[in-house]
Amino acid sequence: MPKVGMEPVRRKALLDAALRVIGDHGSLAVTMSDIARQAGVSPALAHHYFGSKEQLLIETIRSLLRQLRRDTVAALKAARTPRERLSAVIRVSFHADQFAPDTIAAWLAFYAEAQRSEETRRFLVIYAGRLRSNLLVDLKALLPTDAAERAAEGAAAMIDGLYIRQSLKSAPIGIAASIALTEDYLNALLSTPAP
Amino acid sequence: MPKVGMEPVRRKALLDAALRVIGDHGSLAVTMSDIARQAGVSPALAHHYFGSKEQLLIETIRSLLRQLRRDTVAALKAARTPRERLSAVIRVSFHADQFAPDTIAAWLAFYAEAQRSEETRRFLVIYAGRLRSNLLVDLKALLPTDAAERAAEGAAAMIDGLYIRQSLKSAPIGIAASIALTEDYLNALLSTPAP
DNA sequence: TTTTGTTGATTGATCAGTCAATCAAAAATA
DNA sequence: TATTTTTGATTGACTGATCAATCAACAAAA
Repeated sequence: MPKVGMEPVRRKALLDAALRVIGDHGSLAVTMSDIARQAGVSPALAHHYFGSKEQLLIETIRSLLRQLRRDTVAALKAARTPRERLSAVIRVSFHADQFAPDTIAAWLAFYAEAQRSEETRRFLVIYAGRLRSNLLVDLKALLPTDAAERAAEGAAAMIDGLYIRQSLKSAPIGIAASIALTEDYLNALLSTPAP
Repeated sequence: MPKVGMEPVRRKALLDAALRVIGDHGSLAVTMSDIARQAGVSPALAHHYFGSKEQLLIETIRSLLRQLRRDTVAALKAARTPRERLSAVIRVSFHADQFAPDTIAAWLAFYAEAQRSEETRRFLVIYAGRLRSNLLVDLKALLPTDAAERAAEGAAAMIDGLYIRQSLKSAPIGIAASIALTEDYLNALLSTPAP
Protein backbone atom coordinates (compact mmCIF):
# COMPACT_ATOMS: atom_id res chain seq x y z
CA MET A 1 0.00 0.00 0.00
CA PRO A 2 2.44 2.62 1.15
CA LYS A 3 3.02 5.40 -1.25
CA VAL A 4 5.27 8.26 -0.34
CA GLY A 5 3.73 11.57 0.64
CA MET A 6 0.74 10.22 2.50
CA GLU A 7 1.34 12.32 5.60
CA PRO A 8 -0.60 15.45 4.60
CA VAL A 9 -3.38 13.32 3.17
CA ARG A 10 -3.72 11.31 6.36
CA ARG A 11 -3.51 14.35 8.60
CA LYS A 12 -6.30 16.04 6.77
CA ALA A 13 -8.40 12.90 6.69
CA LEU A 14 -7.94 12.48 10.43
CA LEU A 15 -8.80 16.10 11.18
CA ASP A 16 -11.93 15.90 9.04
CA ALA A 17 -12.84 12.62 10.66
CA ALA A 18 -12.33 14.06 14.13
CA LEU A 19 -14.62 16.99 13.40
CA ARG A 20 -17.21 14.68 11.96
CA VAL A 21 -17.11 12.21 14.81
CA ILE A 22 -17.11 14.91 17.47
CA GLY A 23 -20.02 16.69 15.86
CA ASP A 24 -21.87 13.46 15.42
CA HIS A 25 -21.26 12.30 18.93
CA GLY A 26 -21.70 15.77 20.37
CA SER A 27 -18.74 15.52 22.67
CA LEU A 28 -14.99 15.27 22.84
CA ALA A 29 -15.41 11.96 24.61
CA VAL A 30 -14.79 10.11 21.41
CA THR A 31 -12.17 7.43 21.04
CA MET A 32 -9.17 7.48 18.80
CA SER A 33 -10.60 4.31 17.34
CA ASP A 34 -13.78 6.10 16.32
CA ILE A 35 -11.83 8.83 14.63
CA ALA A 36 -9.42 6.45 12.96
CA ARG A 37 -12.25 4.23 11.74
CA GLN A 38 -14.02 7.25 10.25
CA ALA A 39 -10.79 8.19 8.50
CA GLY A 40 -10.31 4.63 7.31
CA VAL A 41 -7.03 3.98 9.09
CA SER A 42 -5.90 2.19 12.20
CA PRO A 43 -5.88 3.87 15.62
CA ALA A 44 -2.14 3.42 15.75
CA LEU A 45 -1.72 5.63 12.73
CA ALA A 46 -3.61 8.45 14.37
CA HIS A 47 -1.16 8.29 17.23
CA HIS A 48 1.70 8.09 14.81
CA TYR A 49 0.80 11.38 13.16
CA PHE A 50 -0.57 13.36 16.08
CA GLY A 51 1.24 11.98 19.06
CA SER A 52 -1.73 12.11 21.38
CA LYS A 53 -5.46 12.47 21.40
CA GLU A 54 -5.20 15.90 22.97
CA GLN A 55 -2.96 17.11 20.18
CA LEU A 56 -5.32 15.83 17.53
CA LEU A 57 -8.20 17.62 19.23
CA ILE A 58 -6.27 20.85 19.39
CA GLU A 59 -5.36 20.64 15.75
CA THR A 60 -9.02 20.03 15.03
CA ILE A 61 -10.21 23.21 16.67
CA ARG A 62 -7.39 25.07 15.04
CA SER A 63 -8.63 23.95 11.65
CA LEU A 64 -12.17 25.00 12.56
CA LEU A 65 -10.91 28.45 13.41
CA ARG A 66 -8.83 28.66 10.26
CA GLN A 67 -11.86 27.90 8.12
CA LEU A 68 -13.91 30.54 9.89
CA ARG A 69 -11.25 33.13 9.30
CA ARG A 70 -10.96 32.27 5.64
CA ASP A 71 -14.70 32.72 5.22
CA THR A 72 -14.65 35.99 7.11
CA VAL A 73 -11.83 37.48 5.13
CA ALA A 74 -13.54 36.55 1.89
CA ALA A 75 -16.86 38.02 2.98
CA LEU A 76 -15.27 41.25 4.17
CA LYS A 77 -13.46 41.69 0.91
CA ALA A 78 -16.73 41.90 -0.98
CA ALA A 79 -18.24 44.51 1.32
CA ARG A 80 -17.84 48.24 0.75
CA THR A 81 -19.40 50.38 3.45
CA PRO A 82 -19.07 49.82 7.23
CA ARG A 83 -22.71 48.82 7.39
CA GLU A 84 -22.17 46.27 4.63
CA ARG A 85 -19.17 44.92 6.43
CA LEU A 86 -21.20 44.46 9.59
CA SER A 87 -23.75 42.48 7.65
CA ALA A 88 -20.98 40.41 6.15
CA VAL A 89 -19.62 39.48 9.56
CA ILE A 90 -23.09 38.46 10.70
CA ARG A 91 -23.73 36.48 7.56
CA VAL A 92 -20.53 34.52 7.91
CA SER A 93 -21.35 33.63 11.50
CA PHE A 94 -24.55 32.00 10.39
CA HIS A 95 -23.27 30.60 7.15
CA ALA A 96 -24.60 27.16 6.41
CA ASP A 97 -21.28 25.46 7.08
CA GLN A 98 -20.99 27.04 10.50
CA PHE A 99 -24.61 26.45 11.31
CA ALA A 100 -24.62 22.76 10.47
CA PRO A 101 -25.68 20.69 13.50
CA ASP A 102 -22.39 18.80 13.53
CA THR A 103 -20.35 21.98 13.51
CA ILE A 104 -22.44 23.55 16.24
CA ALA A 105 -22.10 20.46 18.36
CA ALA A 106 -18.35 20.51 17.84
CA TRP A 107 -18.04 24.16 18.87
CA LEU A 108 -20.11 23.46 21.94
CA ALA A 109 -17.90 20.55 22.86
CA PHE A 110 -14.85 22.75 22.55
CA TYR A 111 -16.40 25.41 24.76
CA ALA A 112 -16.89 22.78 27.42
CA GLU A 113 -13.36 21.51 26.92
CA ALA A 114 -12.00 25.03 27.33
CA GLN A 115 -12.88 24.80 31.00
CA ARG A 116 -10.09 22.30 31.38
CA SER A 117 -7.67 22.80 28.54
CA GLU A 118 -5.73 26.04 28.65
CA GLU A 119 -4.82 25.68 25.01
CA THR A 120 -8.39 25.14 23.89
CA ARG A 121 -9.45 28.19 25.83
CA ARG A 122 -6.76 30.22 24.10
CA PHE A 123 -8.23 29.37 20.74
CA LEU A 124 -11.75 30.26 21.79
CA VAL A 125 -10.57 33.53 23.26
CA ILE A 126 -8.99 34.27 19.91
CA TYR A 127 -12.28 33.52 18.19
CA ALA A 128 -14.24 35.72 20.61
CA GLY A 129 -11.74 38.52 20.22
CA ARG A 130 -11.84 38.39 16.44
CA LEU A 131 -15.61 38.48 16.30
CA ARG A 132 -15.73 41.40 18.69
CA SER A 133 -13.01 43.25 16.87
CA ASN A 134 -14.50 42.66 13.42
CA LEU A 135 -17.72 44.19 14.62
CA LEU A 136 -16.07 46.97 16.57
CA VAL A 137 -13.99 48.39 13.79
CA ASP A 138 -17.02 49.11 11.65
CA LEU A 139 -19.30 50.11 14.48
CA LYS A 140 -16.84 52.80 15.41
CA ALA A 141 -17.49 54.40 12.06
CA LEU A 142 -21.17 54.61 12.89
CA LEU A 143 -21.37 55.23 16.62
CA PRO A 144 -19.44 57.00 19.38
CA THR A 145 -16.67 54.80 20.70
CA ASP A 146 -18.30 53.71 23.93
CA ALA A 147 -21.61 52.98 22.25
CA ALA A 148 -19.75 51.08 19.56
CA GLU A 149 -18.01 48.99 22.18
CA ARG A 150 -21.25 48.08 23.86
CA ALA A 151 -22.86 47.31 20.54
CA ALA A 152 -20.00 45.00 19.62
CA GLU A 153 -20.27 43.12 22.90
CA GLY A 154 -24.01 42.84 22.53
CA ALA A 155 -23.96 41.67 18.95
CA ALA A 156 -21.23 39.15 19.62
CA ALA A 157 -23.17 37.82 22.57
CA MET A 158 -26.34 37.57 20.54
CA ILE A 159 -24.57 35.69 17.78
CA ASP A 160 -23.10 33.21 20.25
CA GLY A 161 -26.44 32.90 21.99
CA LEU A 162 -28.35 32.17 18.80
CA TYR A 163 -25.71 29.65 18.03
CA ILE A 164 -25.95 27.83 21.32
CA ARG A 165 -29.73 27.87 21.26
CA GLN A 166 -29.56 26.20 17.88
CA SER A 167 -27.82 23.27 19.48
CA LEU A 168 -30.96 22.34 21.37
CA LYS A 169 -32.68 21.59 18.07
CA SER A 170 -36.08 22.36 19.48
CA ALA A 171 -37.62 25.57 18.18
CA PRO A 172 -35.11 25.77 15.34
CA ILE A 173 -34.69 29.48 14.74
CA GLY A 174 -33.11 29.06 11.37
CA ILE A 175 -30.39 30.86 9.50
CA ALA A 176 -32.50 33.65 8.03
CA ALA A 177 -34.27 34.43 11.28
CA SER A 178 -30.98 34.45 13.20
CA ILE A 179 -29.47 36.90 10.77
CA ALA A 180 -32.60 39.05 10.90
CA LEU A 181 -32.56 39.16 14.69
CA THR A 182 -28.97 40.29 14.80
CA GLU A 183 -29.52 42.84 12.05
CA ASP A 184 -32.55 44.20 13.90
CA TYR A 185 -30.43 44.59 16.99
CA LEU A 186 -27.85 46.65 15.16
CA ASN A 187 -30.50 48.66 13.34
CA ALA A 188 -32.16 49.51 16.61
CA LEU A 189 -28.89 50.63 18.15
CA LEU A 190 -27.90 52.59 15.06
CA SER A 191 -31.19 54.41 14.73
CA THR A 192 -31.95 55.16 18.37
CA PRO A 193 -29.39 57.85 19.12
CA ALA A 194 -29.97 59.92 15.98
CA PRO A 195 -33.54 60.15 14.69
CA MET B 1 -22.67 5.69 62.18
CA PRO B 2 -25.94 4.78 60.52
CA LYS B 3 -28.89 6.77 61.69
CA VAL B 4 -32.31 6.43 60.17
CA GLY B 5 -33.44 9.07 57.72
CA MET B 6 -30.10 9.62 56.07
CA GLU B 7 -31.41 9.17 52.56
CA PRO B 8 -32.52 12.76 51.87
CA VAL B 9 -29.38 14.08 53.54
CA ARG B 10 -27.13 11.91 51.41
CA ARG B 11 -29.04 12.62 48.23
CA LYS B 12 -28.70 16.33 48.72
CA ALA B 13 -25.06 16.05 49.67
CA LEU B 14 -24.36 14.01 46.55
CA LEU B 15 -26.25 16.40 44.27
CA ASP B 16 -24.40 19.38 45.71
CA ALA B 17 -21.15 17.52 45.41
CA ALA B 18 -21.88 16.61 41.80
CA LEU B 19 -22.58 20.22 40.88
CA ARG B 20 -19.46 21.34 42.64
CA VAL B 21 -17.22 18.74 41.06
CA ILE B 22 -18.68 19.22 37.60
CA GLY B 23 -18.29 22.98 37.84
CA ASP B 24 -14.81 22.63 39.18
CA HIS B 25 -13.75 20.14 36.57
CA GLY B 26 -15.68 21.88 33.82
CA SER B 27 -17.05 18.70 32.38
CA LEU B 28 -19.35 15.78 33.01
CA ALA B 29 -16.38 13.48 32.65
CA VAL B 30 -16.05 13.27 36.40
CA THR B 31 -15.94 10.00 38.26
CA MET B 32 -18.42 8.74 40.77
CA SER B 33 -15.45 8.54 43.11
CA ASP B 34 -14.79 12.26 42.75
CA ILE B 35 -18.37 13.08 43.53
CA ALA B 36 -18.59 10.65 46.41
CA ARG B 37 -15.33 11.90 47.88
CA GLN B 38 -16.58 15.47 47.70
CA ALA B 39 -19.74 14.38 49.49
CA GLY B 40 -17.73 12.47 52.06
CA VAL B 41 -19.11 9.03 51.30
CA SER B 42 -18.01 5.97 49.40
CA PRO B 43 -18.61 5.59 45.67
CA ALA B 44 -20.78 2.58 46.37
CA LEU B 45 -23.21 4.74 48.29
CA ALA B 46 -23.68 7.04 45.34
CA HIS B 47 -24.71 4.08 43.25
CA HIS B 48 -26.93 2.85 46.05
CA TYR B 49 -28.98 6.05 46.07
CA PHE B 50 -28.93 6.99 42.41
CA GLY B 51 -28.61 3.69 40.62
CA SER B 52 -26.28 4.99 37.97
CA LYS B 53 -24.03 7.85 37.12
CA GLU B 54 -26.37 9.00 34.39
CA GLN B 55 -29.26 9.20 36.80
CA LEU B 56 -27.24 11.22 39.27
CA LEU B 57 -26.28 13.63 36.53
CA ILE B 58 -29.86 14.03 35.44
CA GLU B 59 -30.99 14.70 38.98
CA THR B 60 -28.23 17.27 39.21
CA ILE B 61 -29.42 19.29 36.26
CA ARG B 62 -32.95 18.96 37.50
CA SER B 63 -31.93 20.55 40.78
CA LEU B 64 -30.14 23.33 38.92
CA LEU B 65 -33.33 24.07 37.03
CA ARG B 66 -35.44 23.92 40.15
CA GLN B 67 -33.25 26.50 41.82
CA LEU B 68 -33.47 28.80 38.83
CA ARG B 69 -37.22 28.58 38.82
CA ARG B 70 -37.45 29.31 42.52
CA ASP B 71 -35.36 32.45 42.04
CA THR B 72 -37.41 33.53 39.04
CA VAL B 73 -40.73 33.11 40.77
CA ALA B 74 -39.50 35.08 43.76
CA ALA B 75 -38.16 37.90 41.59
CA LEU B 76 -41.33 38.12 39.52
CA LYS B 77 -43.44 38.33 42.64
CA ALA B 78 -41.74 41.57 43.65
CA ALA B 79 -42.22 43.24 40.28
CA ARG B 80 -45.30 45.27 39.40
CA THR B 81 -45.29 46.53 35.81
CA PRO B 82 -44.45 44.52 32.70
CA ARG B 83 -41.28 46.52 32.28
CA GLU B 84 -40.28 45.77 35.86
CA ARG B 85 -40.97 42.11 35.34
CA LEU B 86 -38.73 42.07 32.28
CA SER B 87 -35.95 43.56 34.34
CA ALA B 88 -36.57 40.98 37.03
CA VAL B 89 -36.18 38.12 34.56
CA ILE B 90 -32.94 39.61 33.31
CA ARG B 91 -31.64 40.20 36.80
CA VAL B 92 -32.30 36.62 37.85
CA SER B 93 -30.46 35.28 34.81
CA PHE B 94 -27.34 37.11 35.87
CA HIS B 95 -27.78 36.65 39.57
CA ALA B 96 -24.52 35.97 41.37
CA ASP B 97 -25.40 32.32 42.03
CA GLN B 98 -26.10 31.69 38.37
CA PHE B 99 -23.08 33.65 37.26
CA ALA B 100 -20.58 31.86 39.46
CA PRO B 101 -17.85 30.24 37.36
CA ASP B 102 -18.68 26.78 38.67
CA THR B 103 -22.32 27.15 37.80
CA ILE B 104 -21.55 28.48 34.35
CA ALA B 105 -19.18 25.62 33.71
CA ALA B 106 -21.82 23.16 34.83
CA TRP B 107 -24.47 24.61 32.52
CA LEU B 108 -22.03 24.49 29.67
CA ALA B 109 -21.23 20.86 30.38
CA PHE B 110 -24.91 20.03 30.34
CA TYR B 111 -25.38 21.81 27.04
CA ALA B 112 -22.70 19.62 25.56
CA GLU B 113 -24.22 16.53 27.15
CA ALA B 114 -27.59 17.41 25.67
CA GLN B 115 -26.20 16.47 22.28
CA ARG B 116 -26.16 12.87 23.42
CA SER B 117 -28.65 12.53 26.22
CA GLU B 118 -32.26 12.93 25.18
CA GLU B 119 -33.30 13.51 28.77
CA THR B 120 -30.71 16.21 29.36
CA ARG B 121 -31.86 17.95 26.23
CA ARG B 122 -35.43 17.84 27.45
CA PHE B 123 -34.45 19.75 30.54
CA LEU B 124 -32.54 22.38 28.62
CA VAL B 125 -35.43 22.82 26.23
CA ILE B 126 -37.63 23.41 29.25
CA TYR B 127 -35.20 26.04 30.47
CA ALA B 128 -35.05 27.76 27.09
CA GLY B 129 -38.81 27.69 26.79
CA ARG B 130 -39.32 29.19 30.22
CA LEU B 131 -36.91 32.01 29.62
CA ARG B 132 -38.51 32.81 26.30
CA SER B 133 -42.00 32.60 27.70
CA ASN B 134 -41.20 34.71 30.77
CA LEU B 135 -39.94 37.43 28.49
CA LEU B 136 -42.69 37.05 25.95
CA VAL B 137 -45.63 37.43 28.27
CA ASP B 138 -44.51 40.89 29.37
CA LEU B 139 -43.20 41.99 26.01
CA LYS B 140 -46.62 41.36 24.56
CA ALA B 141 -47.94 44.08 26.83
CA LEU B 142 -45.49 46.52 25.32
CA LEU B 143 -45.14 45.53 21.69
CA PRO B 144 -47.19 44.06 18.85
CA THR B 145 -47.22 40.29 19.04
CA ASP B 146 -44.76 39.58 16.26
CA ALA B 147 -42.32 42.22 17.45
CA ALA B 148 -42.66 40.84 20.97
CA GLU B 149 -41.84 37.37 19.77
CA ARG B 150 -38.74 38.54 17.99
CA ALA B 151 -37.70 40.58 21.00
CA ALA B 152 -38.10 37.57 23.27
CA GLU B 153 -35.95 35.39 21.01
CA GLY B 154 -33.33 38.09 20.76
CA ALA B 155 -33.17 38.82 24.45
CA ALA B 156 -33.05 35.13 25.35
CA ALA B 157 -30.23 34.62 22.86
CA MET B 158 -28.34 37.58 24.23
CA ILE B 159 -28.66 36.32 27.78
CA ASP B 160 -27.39 32.89 26.80
CA GLY B 161 -24.62 34.44 24.74
CA LEU B 162 -23.40 36.67 27.54
CA TYR B 163 -23.49 33.61 29.71
CA ILE B 164 -21.41 31.46 27.44
CA ARG B 165 -18.92 34.25 26.79
CA GLN B 166 -18.45 34.52 30.51
CA SER B 167 -17.19 30.96 30.53
CA LEU B 168 -14.09 31.96 28.63
CA LYS B 169 -13.00 34.08 31.58
CA SER B 170 -11.03 36.43 29.39
CA ALA B 171 -12.55 39.89 29.03
CA PRO B 172 -14.89 39.30 31.94
CA ILE B 173 -17.97 41.33 31.10
CA GLY B 174 -19.34 41.25 34.60
CA ILE B 175 -22.79 41.04 36.06
CA ALA B 176 -23.67 44.73 35.92
CA ALA B 177 -22.46 45.18 32.34
CA SER B 178 -24.31 42.05 31.21
CA ILE B 179 -27.54 43.31 32.72
CA ALA B 180 -26.98 46.74 31.18
CA LEU B 181 -26.41 45.28 27.71
CA THR B 182 -29.59 43.28 27.84
CA GLU B 183 -31.57 46.20 29.19
CA ASP B 184 -30.20 48.43 26.45
CA TYR B 185 -31.33 45.93 23.89
CA LEU B 186 -34.87 45.94 25.19
CA ASN B 187 -34.89 49.71 25.56
CA ALA B 188 -33.80 50.10 21.97
CA LEU B 189 -36.52 47.78 20.73
CA LEU B 190 -39.14 49.38 22.92
CA SER B 191 -38.30 52.92 21.86
CA THR B 192 -37.63 52.44 18.16
CA PRO B 193 -41.15 51.89 16.86
CA ALA B 194 -42.56 54.86 18.79
CA PRO B 195 -40.25 57.86 18.88
C1' DT C 1 -34.16 -9.79 64.86
C1' DT C 2 -35.15 -7.03 61.14
C1' DT C 3 -34.19 -2.94 58.71
C1' DT C 4 -31.41 0.84 57.08
C1' DG C 5 -26.99 2.68 56.04
C1' DT C 6 -22.47 1.88 54.57
C1' DT C 7 -18.21 0.19 52.67
C1' DG C 8 -14.06 -2.59 50.75
C1' DA C 9 -13.03 -5.55 47.42
C1' DT C 10 -13.76 -7.08 42.95
C1' DT C 11 -15.13 -7.43 38.14
C1' DG C 12 -15.58 -6.45 33.40
C1' DA C 13 -15.22 -3.18 29.99
C1' DT C 14 -13.09 0.56 27.73
C1' DC C 15 -9.22 3.22 26.04
C1' DA C 16 -4.92 5.81 25.22
C1' DG C 17 -0.70 4.82 24.06
C1' DT C 18 3.35 1.56 22.64
C1' DC C 19 5.96 -1.54 19.87
C1' DA C 20 7.74 -4.87 16.94
C1' DA C 21 6.82 -6.51 12.58
C1' DT C 22 5.26 -6.08 7.72
C1' DC C 23 4.73 -4.23 3.23
C1' DA C 24 5.59 -1.68 -0.83
C1' DA C 25 7.61 2.15 -3.12
C1' DA C 26 11.82 4.55 -4.07
C1' DA C 27 16.69 4.94 -4.29
C1' DA C 28 21.06 3.02 -4.78
C1' DT C 29 23.96 -0.26 -6.76
C1' DA C 30 25.60 -3.62 -9.93
C1' DT D 1 17.95 -3.32 -16.77
C1' DA D 2 17.97 -6.18 -12.78
C1' DT D 3 19.09 -6.45 -7.97
C1' DT D 4 19.49 -5.03 -3.42
C1' DT D 5 18.95 -1.64 0.21
C1' DT D 6 16.64 1.84 2.49
C1' DT D 7 12.77 4.26 4.08
C1' DG D 8 8.07 5.72 4.93
C1' DA D 9 3.50 3.91 5.86
C1' DT D 10 0.79 0.93 8.36
C1' DT D 11 -1.06 -2.31 11.50
C1' DG D 12 -2.24 -6.12 15.05
C1' DA D 13 -1.42 -7.25 19.38
C1' DC D 14 -0.50 -5.85 23.80
C1' DT D 15 -0.22 -3.07 28.25
C1' DG D 16 -1.44 -0.31 32.00
C1' DA D 17 -4.68 2.55 33.85
C1' DT D 18 -9.23 4.05 34.77
C1' DC D 19 -13.92 3.55 36.02
C1' DA D 20 -18.84 2.22 36.45
C1' DA D 21 -21.18 -1.06 38.58
C1' DT D 22 -21.87 -5.08 41.76
C1' DC D 23 -21.98 -7.64 45.92
C1' DA D 24 -21.22 -9.71 50.12
C1' DA D 25 -20.52 -8.32 54.57
C1' DC D 26 -20.84 -5.43 58.62
C1' DA D 27 -22.60 -1.79 61.93
C1' DA D 28 -26.04 0.54 64.32
C1' DA D 29 -30.64 1.66 65.20
C1' DA D 30 -35.50 0.06 65.69
